[in-house]
Amino acid sequence: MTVQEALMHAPNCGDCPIRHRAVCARCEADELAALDEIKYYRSFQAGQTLIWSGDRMDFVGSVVSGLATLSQAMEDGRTQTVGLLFPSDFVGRPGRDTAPYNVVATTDLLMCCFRKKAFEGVMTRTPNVGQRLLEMTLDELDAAREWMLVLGRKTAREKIASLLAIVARRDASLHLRRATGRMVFDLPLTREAMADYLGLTLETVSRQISALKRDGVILLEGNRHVTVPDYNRLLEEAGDDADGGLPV
Amino acid sequence: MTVQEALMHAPNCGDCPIRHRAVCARCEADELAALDEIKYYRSFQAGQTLIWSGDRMDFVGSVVSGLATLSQAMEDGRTQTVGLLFPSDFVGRPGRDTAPYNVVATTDLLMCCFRKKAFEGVMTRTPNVGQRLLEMTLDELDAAREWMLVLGRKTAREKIASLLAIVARRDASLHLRRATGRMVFDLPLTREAMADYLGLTLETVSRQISALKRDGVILLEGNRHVTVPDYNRLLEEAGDDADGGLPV
DNA sequence: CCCCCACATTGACTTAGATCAAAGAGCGCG
DNA sequence: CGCGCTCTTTGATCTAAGTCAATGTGGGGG
Repeated sequence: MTVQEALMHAPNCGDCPIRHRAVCARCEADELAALDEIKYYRSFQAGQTLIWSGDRMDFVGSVVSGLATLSQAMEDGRTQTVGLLFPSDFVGRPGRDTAPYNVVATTDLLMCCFRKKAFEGVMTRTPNVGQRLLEMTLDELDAAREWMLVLGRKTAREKIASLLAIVARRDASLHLRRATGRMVFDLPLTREAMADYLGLTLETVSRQISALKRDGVILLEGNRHVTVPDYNRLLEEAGDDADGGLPV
Repeated sequence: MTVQEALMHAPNCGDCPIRHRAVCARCEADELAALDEIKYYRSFQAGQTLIWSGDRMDFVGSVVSGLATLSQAMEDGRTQTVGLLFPSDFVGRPGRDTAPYNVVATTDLLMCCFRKKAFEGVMTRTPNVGQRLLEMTLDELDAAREWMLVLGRKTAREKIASLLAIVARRDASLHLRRATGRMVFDLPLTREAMADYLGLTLETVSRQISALKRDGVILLEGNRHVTVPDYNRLLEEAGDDADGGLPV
C-alpha cells in the first residue's frame, strides 16, 4: 500500500507526510481536529487540469504528493508557468472566489482539500492557520521574485540549472535531508513543462540539458532520473552564490 | 505647502492620501490611534537607497508619495527589479529581520514608517492590520506572477506597453479615477530603471518607446511626461485582453 | 513481445534583442 | 547664459535563443 492509498483510506493528520510544513504546521491538537473534520482527499492523474483560470473555486487545499503547476496563458497561446506546487504547498485563496490561474497536475497528484467556506471559518477562529498562511504566502512571494530574476536576466543554461536546483532542494527537504553534495531525484516535469516555467522553447531546454550532461554537471538515466554529483557546482551554473538562493 | 510638508509637520491619519488603500485601510478608530502613536515620516531623495539587501530591517512602512523599486542583483552585476512600490504599497516584512532586496527611491519619496517591533505588537493585537497585510501580500503575489508572464513570454514592445499600462493604472487609482480612455501621467522611472524591471537593456527600451511614439500609441513631452490617447489600444499593445490584467 | 505514440534530441537557419559606439537634449550650477 | 553631466536616442553589428524540420527512443497497451 502506498502512502497515497493509506491516506485515502485511513487519513490521520498525525501521520501526514506534510504535517510539519503545510498550512496546518502550527496547529495545536484542537485546531488540527477542526481541520481534520472538514478535510477530504482527492487524487488526480498526470496531465489533468484541476482548476481552470476564471473558474469558481469552491475548495482550497495542500499538495500531499506529486507536482502541479500554476500557469497563465495569453490569447495567442503563449503560456507561462508562474509557480510550481510541491508537497506541502497550498492551493487557493481564502477570500477570492475565482481562480486566477490554471492548476495542472504534472505527475499523479494527491491533494488534501477543504471546502473553501469551511476553511475560511476555521481560519477566522484559529489564528495559527491564518498566520501560517501569511508566512507561506510571503515565502511564495519571495519565490516568485526570485524567479523574476531567473526569467529576466539569466541565460538558458542558468535557467535550467536554477530549475534543477529548486527541484533538488525541494526533494531533499521532503525527505528531511539537507541540499548538499551528491543528490539524486526524479524530474517531475516534461521538457515542455520546463520550457513553460523557464520562458524558453522545449528545444532550447533539451539542448541545454544535453550540454549540462556533456559537461558533467548532471547525469541522466532515462529522461527523468537525474543525478547531481555536486550541488554547489549546480548552483554555480545557476549563477547563484554557493550558499544559494532561498532557504528551504 | 505640499502634501509632503503638511504630513511631515502635522501628520493626521484622517487626511492621509493613502488612508483607504494602505495597510491601515481596514482599521477602526482605536486601531488607527494605536498606529498613529508609533508612526513617523521619513523622506528620501530620488536615487537614494533606503535599504540594502541583507541589511537588518528595523522598520516597516507604507509609501505615501513617490516611487521606489525592489531589486535583486547577481554577483556579476546583472540586476532585476522585482517590484515597484507605489503610494499605499507596504515595505518590509513583520517576522523577518534581514531585507531580501534593495529598496531604491526612483523619485523623491515620502514614507510612513513604524518601528518593526512596535508594528508587530500592533499586528498581534489588531486583527484588521494582519488581515489587510495578508490581502495586500496576496495581491503582490498576483502582481509578481503577472510580471512573470511579462518577463518570460512578452516581446520588448509588449513589455514596454505593459509597464506603461501599470503606471497609468496606478496613477489613475491614486487620483480616484478609472483607467480608461485618454490618460496623462509622469513616468517615475529612467530608461535604465525601466530596463531593469523589464529584463531588457536601456537601448531596447529607448527604441521601443520611440516606436510606440511613432505609431501613435503614446505621446511624449520631454522624457517623462506621457499621454496615452487610448488606454485600450495600449492594453492591446501589451498583449492583454482589453479589460486588462489585474484589477487595481 | 513488439508496435505506437508521445516525448525527446539534433541540425540548419532566422531573428529579436544585446552589444558596442557615437551623437543629441534637458537641466542644474557656477 | 553657457558649461558639463546625466540621461536618452540612434546606428551598425553580433549572438543567444527561436523556428522549422527531421530523426531518435522508451515504456505502456494490444
